[in-house]
Amino acid sequence: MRGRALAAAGRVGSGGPGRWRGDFAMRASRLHLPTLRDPPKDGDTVSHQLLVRGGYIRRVAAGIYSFLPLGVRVVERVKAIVREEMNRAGALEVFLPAVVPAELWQESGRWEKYGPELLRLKDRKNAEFCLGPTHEEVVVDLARKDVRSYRQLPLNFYQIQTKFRDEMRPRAGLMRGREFVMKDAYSFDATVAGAHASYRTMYDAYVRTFERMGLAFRPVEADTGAIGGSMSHEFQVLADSGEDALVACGACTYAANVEKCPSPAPARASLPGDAGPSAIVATPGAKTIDMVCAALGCTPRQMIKAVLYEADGQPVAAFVRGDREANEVKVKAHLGAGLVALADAAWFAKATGLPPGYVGPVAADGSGALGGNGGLGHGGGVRCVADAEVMALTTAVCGANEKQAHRQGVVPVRDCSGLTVADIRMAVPGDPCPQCGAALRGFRGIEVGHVFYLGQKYSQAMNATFVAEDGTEKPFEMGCYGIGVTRIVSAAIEQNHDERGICWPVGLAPYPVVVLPLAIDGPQAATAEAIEAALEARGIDVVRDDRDERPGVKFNDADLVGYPLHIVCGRKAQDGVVEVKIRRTGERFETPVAGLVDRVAAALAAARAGGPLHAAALQ
RNA sequence: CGGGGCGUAGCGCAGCCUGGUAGCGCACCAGACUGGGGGUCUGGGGGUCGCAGGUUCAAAUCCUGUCGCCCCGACCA
Repeated sequence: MRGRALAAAGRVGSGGPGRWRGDFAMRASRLHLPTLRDPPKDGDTVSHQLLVRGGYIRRVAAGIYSFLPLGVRVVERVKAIVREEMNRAGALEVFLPAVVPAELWQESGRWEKYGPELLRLKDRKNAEFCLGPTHEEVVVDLARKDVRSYRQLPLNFYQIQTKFRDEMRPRAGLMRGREFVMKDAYSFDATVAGAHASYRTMYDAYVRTFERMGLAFRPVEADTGAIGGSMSHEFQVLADSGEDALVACGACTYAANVEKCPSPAPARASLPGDAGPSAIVATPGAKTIDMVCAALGCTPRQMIKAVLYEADGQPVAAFVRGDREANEVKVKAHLGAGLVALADAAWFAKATGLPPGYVGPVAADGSGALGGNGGLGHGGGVRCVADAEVMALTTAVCGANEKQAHRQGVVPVRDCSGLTVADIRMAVPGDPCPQCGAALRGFRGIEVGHVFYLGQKYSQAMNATFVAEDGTEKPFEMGCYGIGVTRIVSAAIEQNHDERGICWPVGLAPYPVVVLPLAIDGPQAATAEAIEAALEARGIDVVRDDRDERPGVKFNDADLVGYPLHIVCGRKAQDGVVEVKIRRTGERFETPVAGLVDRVAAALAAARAGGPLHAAALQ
């Protein structure tokens, strides 16, 4: 097919990687482009609705989608850019199995640890397998089989694969599906310094990758999570609809996930000489911070909020100021616990004898300081941790550890002693930048990439070693690096759409140009065909909307599908003049057909690096 | 996994409360007109009413169970 079309056009194809050329799909009537006028019922995320309405994807099951021809093209655009940048960075493409034998996961210990997100299967012999949600095990196995010496290092293997994670709740279309396409890379180095260099190389490659895609993004410092390790950055596409809360400094380059961003420790309040003892007051029915404030005439800032956790099966009470949010990641890090989750209220009550909703850092008998061993609950068995801000309060209101009651006039530095103090709150916009002190600004983001320094976690567990320069056997120093290919498709739309439809960045558009003949015969159609052929000959992917539809239908479909550049062949086509519209800006102007293809080629080439299409270059 | 909601034509929905010939808009097919932002008219085709039981002379409608899906939350290398 390809060869035939190229021959017919009498030229040699020169499409870059990831491009198809020369098939017959560029006529809209042959493109299978089932656009929908009404938004689908399945989900209300903008990008998902536009992908379905624009004829890119169809839902098959929860979190599982089919890609239509146009959808495939966008995915391939993403893959092509990712491949080029990975290859440029010296990574080597491999292709690992989607179905992975259980033994490998048992070896790393994750068969037990990973939980129900890991979709497990059995074959006909009853042997166990899983659908790979990530591929550390497989790639470590690959490396340990063939890499014996430091002389073979460093190595970086990557693949573009369909992953499966049996998410508890798939949502938002491609953004958080169960089946999704991901690029994952794994670096192997002989030394920590080498691993850091590999990390840096990947980081830089990611910056280039997302720039070329025309996305507004920010690399942010991220939590290293269960995996441990010391270095991790997320690449976040900035979008109000994003799931992740970020803070970034306006003055320097610092940016972080709010979970990761350290908060400053304010000075402890000094003990006021004239403070009276705290007292318990009845606050019937006051379940929320706001209700307590209304009842007692205080502000959330003056309150101490208890957040109850279950950490490795043990009850933990975390105290933060009433206007703050507890940061589970920091709590977990502080406790050094393996599993931390918000506690079930009934479980907590049963385990501690304390009334959830009325828990405070001062023992129920009101005698003042807590006992040595944490103090709270029967037997004093509840571990307590307070945010540093709590100890900076001069007086405060907190739960009384009695039902329907709070304690007023609490002086934390005096009354709270059986607890540890740490930074456990969520960072918020306005906090000082940990690097330069300027005020942080808040953003929301969609995580499209993640780079991670792993160290020896997997190589050690799986006994993947090489012989080092000094003759000793050492585990590989590793890093892993993911890019959510299909998620990018969604994220790009979240960031690039308007009320009419998608506004693809040139680098990601399924076709950068659409030609719209407003009549299906006569000079308008002839001009459109000529422009299509000329663009095609220049290696530019183009759709010609040859359908016998009214102009309004074609305009609306073109806007919905989101071709970056529209060439309209209307009445003036017979005089050699067409109209060009830039989808994103809505700019429109008439321009002579003569030389148009050159101008289009130049404008697209300029925009392909990630920049905008400029009207001036097209006129 | 907790809370809420929805399953009726390809898509979006009404009908259900109060049981009695399964409907509307868009899309689709044929024809005519029309032709710069989802146009008009005429005539058509298309439905196991999610599934399984039950009640009833009769069930889309009432009852029980079950499956699927969406939203909020919890969770997320």
